[in-house]
Amino acid sequence: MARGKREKILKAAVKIFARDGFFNAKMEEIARLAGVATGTTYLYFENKDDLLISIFEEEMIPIISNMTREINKAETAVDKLHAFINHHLELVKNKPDMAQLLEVELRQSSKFIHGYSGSKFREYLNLISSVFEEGQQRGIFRSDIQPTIFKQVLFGALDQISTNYTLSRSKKIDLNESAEQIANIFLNGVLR
Amino acid sequence: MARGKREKILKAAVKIFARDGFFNAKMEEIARLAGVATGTTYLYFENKDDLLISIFEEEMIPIISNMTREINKAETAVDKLHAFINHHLELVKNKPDMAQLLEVELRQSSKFIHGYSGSKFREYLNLISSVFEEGQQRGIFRSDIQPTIFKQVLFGALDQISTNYTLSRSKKIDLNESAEQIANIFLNGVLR
Amino acid sequence: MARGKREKILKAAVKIFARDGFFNAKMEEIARLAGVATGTTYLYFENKDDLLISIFEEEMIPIISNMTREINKAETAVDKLHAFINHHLELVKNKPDMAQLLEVELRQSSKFIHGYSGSKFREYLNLISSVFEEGQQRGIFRSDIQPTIFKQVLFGALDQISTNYTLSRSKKIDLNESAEQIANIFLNGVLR
Amino acid sequence: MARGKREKILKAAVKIFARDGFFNAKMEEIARLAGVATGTTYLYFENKDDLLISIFEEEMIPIISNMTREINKAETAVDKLHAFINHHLELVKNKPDMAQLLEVELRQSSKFIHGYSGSKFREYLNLISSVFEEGQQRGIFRSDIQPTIFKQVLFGALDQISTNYTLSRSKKIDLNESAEQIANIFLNGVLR
DNA sequence: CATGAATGAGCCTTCATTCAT
DNA sequence: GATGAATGAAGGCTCATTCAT
Repeated sequence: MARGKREKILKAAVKIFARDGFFNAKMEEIARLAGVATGTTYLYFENKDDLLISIFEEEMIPIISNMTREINKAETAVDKLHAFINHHLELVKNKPDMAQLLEVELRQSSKFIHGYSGSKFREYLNLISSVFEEGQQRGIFRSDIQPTIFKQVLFGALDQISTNYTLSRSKKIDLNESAEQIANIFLNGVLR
Repeated sequence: MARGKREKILKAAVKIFARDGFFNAKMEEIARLAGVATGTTYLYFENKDDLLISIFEEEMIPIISNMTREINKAETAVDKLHAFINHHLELVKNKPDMAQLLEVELRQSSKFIHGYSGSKFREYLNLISSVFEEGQQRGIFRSDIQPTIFKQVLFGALDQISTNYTLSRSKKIDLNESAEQIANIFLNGVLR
Repeated sequence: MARGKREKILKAAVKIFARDGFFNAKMEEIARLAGVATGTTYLYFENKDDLLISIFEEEMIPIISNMTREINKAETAVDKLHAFINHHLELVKNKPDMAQLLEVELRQSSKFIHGYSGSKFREYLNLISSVFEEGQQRGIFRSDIQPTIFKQVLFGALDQISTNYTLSRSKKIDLNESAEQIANIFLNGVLR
Repeated sequence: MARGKREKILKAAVKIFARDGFFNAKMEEIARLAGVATGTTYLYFENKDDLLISIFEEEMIPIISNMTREINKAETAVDKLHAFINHHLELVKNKPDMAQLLEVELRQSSKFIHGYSGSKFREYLNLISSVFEEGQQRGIFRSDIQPTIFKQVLFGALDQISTNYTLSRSKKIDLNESAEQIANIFLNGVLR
């Protein structure tokens, strides 16, 4: 049952951090939402910082592997880029709390939380550059564009769209439409 | 010289907020850096939140007007987009503290700081969409792309690049090169 | 082997209390050193206070009986006093943890640990006064000195010497020499 | 008025530490007794540890200088020893809280409070050895007794007597009588 | 008896904000 | 307006103790 409790705390932390922000979040409330006592959180996580970092590191694992699976389902680099874009925004829709954290807190934290450099986040970004490099090698994407820049540019674009979506109370924004447009711009932008 | 004091506090806050983050920043240290007493900050700003919001609202004014001027120097919508990209990254290089705030803190704040919706930030973003709409009207840019999405996508891309630049201790990243590539991708992506 | 477990906890507590002090000592660490579970300590001792008091009460039993035996080996009151002094400092050398507790924690405790008045400690002190009274009755020691004061004065002297010894990292202090000097001072001080 | 506030906190801390012991003492209560807010204590002292150490270091200053004056009033080494004994026990009577701290907390602290070695306490002890050495040089006290041991032995004796006095609720103990007896024993013990 | 995960009361410390000077 | 000492609410974290297994 230990696993279950750790998981509960993690999930609760995602929710509270997303709702209140890391600094406004209270350990006590995370514990309450998780259905455990305050002290219990400290049996599973060193401290508040560790809790946040653990979220990034652990919640990213299935996200990365799911994304990898989605990408591999596609044949061409073009379809793979499409897949990344679609699946990323899908994620934003289905796991808004987690998306929120990635968007907002990761930036805060990467600088202020003791020595956290966001290894899993880099891994996620590298999924983009890998697909892009593959496309370049197959002569589909222009070779004058650096994959390192491309991954940031695409992620940044997606991130801004999803931040906007997440922060808008009324979810009237059509993320599918956004996905289309982003894919449209970027593929036109990088195709030979 | 009240104006001068207010300005000093504002500048100091930009530095401290950028260096420590909004939540870690201490009012006392901002006051010290500004060369005033702690209480003096409260003569010019309601509270810590207001100080941050004032930064956004007031520091954005010259930024927006400068950017507008730069854009207007250019003739075509294409050149104007170029100008925006170049000038934005120039800003990141010259006012890294302010850029840092826009990147990181604005996101935090828009949600957690009492009712701030970032009007000046929206104004800044709208510079992009205005240029884009102009290009569409002149038949230069594709009409199937929504200006509202485009502005976010471009800003997000620039923002991610600059976040990366700001956070990397060793400023080995060539922002001019990045500007080139971004312009390259986006113009190819949206030109008819 | 319940006795064995209780004894192990007691011994572990002596070590940890001596090393960290009563308030800094953690029940969990005592349990770990004793090789039992945390909860087990509560099967043998009411609480942390009781554990400390039990140490005093139970560890003092052999100490008192040994001391009594040593004293009784001697014939004269003078030799008995000598024996007490020597044996006490011997104890400090051989059981530094226990000595530490007597010196430091007992004082704390007598006031702050619920209603503990240190009966065994009084018993130990009374070994001194008994010897002294015996010497007075035999006309060896001056009669104008109150045994109750004498016992405190001698114990205090020994205690200060041993505190000093215990706290000095480098055990360069020669306790035998100290014993000589103390005996010298006190016997000269009280002999008729 | 700052000095006054610092002094108030110091005095309050002496009382509370003496009454409850260092570890049981609550900063909030010290503040309340001092008539200031909790946070105010931290304007004058780094933390709880620093507060305790400051007490030792600062409260000992007048104690040492007063004791020095008392000693210097006496002519002979014998009278000076008498003076030390009397004045020390006088102090115990007049400043029982401070005495309590010296007796109980100093021992605890010297080991557990970060790197505090009790310089002022050593200074106090050295008053004894100085007098004793003077007596040895004048040929009044035996030369086979080490001043370093003597100072501990005398202090330990006094301390035990005063601990006993402090802890006994009903102050029926006559400290003057005790002073007489101690002086009696020690002078007889060390005179040539 | 034994375990050790879980509990939650308690406390030190911080820092935005106030206000007497 | 300006000061900065004072305030005190708030929260992260600890650890003695409990109790379901």
